[in-house]
Amino acid sequence: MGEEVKISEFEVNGGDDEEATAVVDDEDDGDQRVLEWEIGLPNCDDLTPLSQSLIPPELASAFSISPEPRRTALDVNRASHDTLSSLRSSGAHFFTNNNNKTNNNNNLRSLNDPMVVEPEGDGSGSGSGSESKKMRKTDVGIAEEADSAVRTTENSEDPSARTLKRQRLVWTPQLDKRFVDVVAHLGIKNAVPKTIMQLMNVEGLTRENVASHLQKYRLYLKRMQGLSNEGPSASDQLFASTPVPQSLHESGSGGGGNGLVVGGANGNGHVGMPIPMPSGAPAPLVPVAMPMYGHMGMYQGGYNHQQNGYEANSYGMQPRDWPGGNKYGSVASFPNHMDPKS
DNA sequence: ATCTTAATAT
DNA sequence: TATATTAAGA
Repeated sequence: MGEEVKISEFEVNGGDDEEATAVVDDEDDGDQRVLEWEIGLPNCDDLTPLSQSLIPPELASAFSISPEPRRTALDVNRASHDTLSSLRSSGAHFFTNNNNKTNNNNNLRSLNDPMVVEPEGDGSGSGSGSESKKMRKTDVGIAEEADSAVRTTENSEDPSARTLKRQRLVWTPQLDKRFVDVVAHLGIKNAVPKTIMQLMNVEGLTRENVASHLQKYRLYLKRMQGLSNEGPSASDQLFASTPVPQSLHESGSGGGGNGLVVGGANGNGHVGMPIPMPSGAPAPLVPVAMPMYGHMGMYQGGYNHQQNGYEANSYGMQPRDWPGGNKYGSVASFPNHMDPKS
């Protein structure tokens, strides 16, 4: 007990987006546990529904075959677990952030939109009892989510509980890619935590999560700029002017009605839209995968995300379209509208 | 009100 | 190490 497996949507080829995988790790008394849910596993919808008999009724009756027992979520889960094992030995990836220097990359891609990041339902806590998270939708037109996907296990805690303490979110390459894509598409100017969070449309993601990551990400970009051409090993080709379609311009509020729906996270239908990408712009897309912002080292060698047609290779992100210069060190001067004063 | 940054905590 | 949390300034 204790192992929870989650399944995500799986598309054999149709997806233009990819990913899924999130890890939540628990850490309260010092012990750490890592839960991972696999990606790329067929979803019940894609596979023959286990809830249905594989044998046509007529046939069944003709041969006096007794109907199979109902499949419960647990069964499904178990079944997927098996599949998992297969995939594992098959080469599907897995990560843990331990001393795993040598990383791999995989080509298996799938899944579409609504990613889910779940908090561990554990309440061992001292104090702290009030936490209100308010989901407010701004003009971005984000679809409302509510379903927290199936958490199948013996544990049945209401996922809707926003009162739970979220565990450390692990920015998996998939999640990160999502993040990067969104940031790229927003343009540095609009890439602020709230918006990013909304566009990412990842359930469970908080503004804090994004803010924190963003901070690190910027740090990383800055570092990259500094090294733009020098390096011990020589592998800096990080130059690629990414026009970043700044078609996303909202004046703070009051717009209303743009076509920026990332996808319906509502438990159904497949939302199949990677990123908002307004207008059929060339989509400079900033695919890419970098060694997680820390330092070069995590995914050394670089793994490639290969999206449906986008080669994820040259890093295509250059913070160079700042409104007034390019320097972040102390509040990039904004066009100045909202007065910082009260 | 939210963002940004640095410092610090887990 | 990665991520969270907080404080202070804008």
